[in-house]
Amino acid sequence: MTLSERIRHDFESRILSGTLAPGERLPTEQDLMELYGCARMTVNKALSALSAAGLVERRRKAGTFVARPRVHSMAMDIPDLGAEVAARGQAYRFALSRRKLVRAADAAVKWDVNGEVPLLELSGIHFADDAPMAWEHRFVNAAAVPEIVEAEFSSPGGWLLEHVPWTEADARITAAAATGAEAKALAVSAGAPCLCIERRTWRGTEPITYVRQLFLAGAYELNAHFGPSAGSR
Amino acid sequence: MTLSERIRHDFESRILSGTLAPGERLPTEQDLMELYGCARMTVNKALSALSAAGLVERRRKAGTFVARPRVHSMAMDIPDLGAEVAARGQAYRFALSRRKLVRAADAAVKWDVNGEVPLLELSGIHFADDAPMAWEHRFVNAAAVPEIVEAEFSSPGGWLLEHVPWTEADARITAAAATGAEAKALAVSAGAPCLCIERRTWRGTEPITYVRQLFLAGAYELNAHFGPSAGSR
DNA sequence: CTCGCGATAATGTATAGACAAAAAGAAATC
DNA sequence: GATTTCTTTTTGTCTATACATTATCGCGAG
Repeated sequence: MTLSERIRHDFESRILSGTLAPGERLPTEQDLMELYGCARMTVNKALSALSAAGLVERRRKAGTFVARPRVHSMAMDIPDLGAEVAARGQAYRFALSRRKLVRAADAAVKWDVNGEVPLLELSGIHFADDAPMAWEHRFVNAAAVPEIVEAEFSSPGGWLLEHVPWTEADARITAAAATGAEAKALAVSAGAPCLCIERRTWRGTEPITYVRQLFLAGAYELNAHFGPSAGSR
Repeated sequence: MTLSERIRHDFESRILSGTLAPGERLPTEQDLMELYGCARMTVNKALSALSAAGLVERRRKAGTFVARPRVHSMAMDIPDLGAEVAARGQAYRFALSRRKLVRAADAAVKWDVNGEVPLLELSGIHFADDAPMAWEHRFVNAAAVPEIVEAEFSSPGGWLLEHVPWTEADARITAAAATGAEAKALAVSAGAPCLCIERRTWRGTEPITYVRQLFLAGAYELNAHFGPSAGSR
């Protein structure tokens, strides 16, 4: 591994692990060049790469700072439903119907976490202007994000977006008919078409959350854009 | 604009416009440093950035080459249904039901192309093991891709993937109930839940294709992965 | 003709230094 | 006290050079 790669990796892992919190300032290039005993260009290359990757933000004279978790830099927005509904001028509300700490082994979901890991199980309904638009069932790795167990939030997705940067995610998107319980919660008849999104996110290799969301057809659409992204410049 | 940015931009635009074709070799760093009258590090920075962005591939001793159109490097795969169905061990077939050259102004679809542009309108059904799985309605910019008008293909999506690299795409994903005509084509009852994908692609700023696909719930799922991609290294 | 091997041409990384640009913070002025 | 101006710190870019790395190409031996 080359030196600049090592410097980059050092800070990357500290940022991803949370040792360096969002907003925190990194040492100056001067300091790092003494610390690693190398030329400034070498340090600069490493930090510039981190900046291009969106992990840090650099400001002249001020310094280099760990970037705040980015919502929009990824190819597909991880939607913060609250913000989206508000952007359409509707009133948003999330009604929590379940909040319980469970062992991973007891969770009725296949998720690649160790059975002894504590999970916070959450479920509830998203409302736009008091009309139900989505049903959500979520598990959060309470070992990785202990704060959430006591946290107050208006919606779990929004809270996570603000507090826990994710570095990796996958999504599975299907269409499904609402089953009895789901249909009842969403106040539609059984068999109504829904958009089903299952998503898992990680910070590094550490699982953060698994969520299954069921959107009423017509109430929501997913938009994705692929191409030269602003974050890659 | 800095010099290295300018060098990068020069080649980026030539690659995206197709002036530099995939596989073609770029000048060596030596040549470029004479051409632009600068140091090699400056050229190197520009080319390394292009390499990190996945636009070129660099090989020691061999040189720098325009990367081949990448199907899988983007965050979400633009699915080639034929390949996916085949991967599941099923027999794939596309039944073309319409193939007609129309003026953009006459197309019953809102798409941001000039009204006089000739479009090839295609529609048909995707079968897996002789069971219909999706209905597709597509327009292709015949001015940008004249070859397709005469082309033989087993599926329009597969043909485009192989022949026309796209640089930008967006997608709109919703759930919908199959309407009468659609339900009939897919051999299900009206109101059956479907996954609806509308997608547009561009090469540079030139529109390539617009497609609306309707998948039967259960017959198909969309998978996306977000994270440090192989192309960004 | 084939295989292996070395010369060579290309990229990859690093150095030390220089100047530019921006912006925060301090000082001077109104 | 508010505004302007100056200083200084920190990043941004570029230069010229050096050496490392490696895959390709051509040549020679078998």
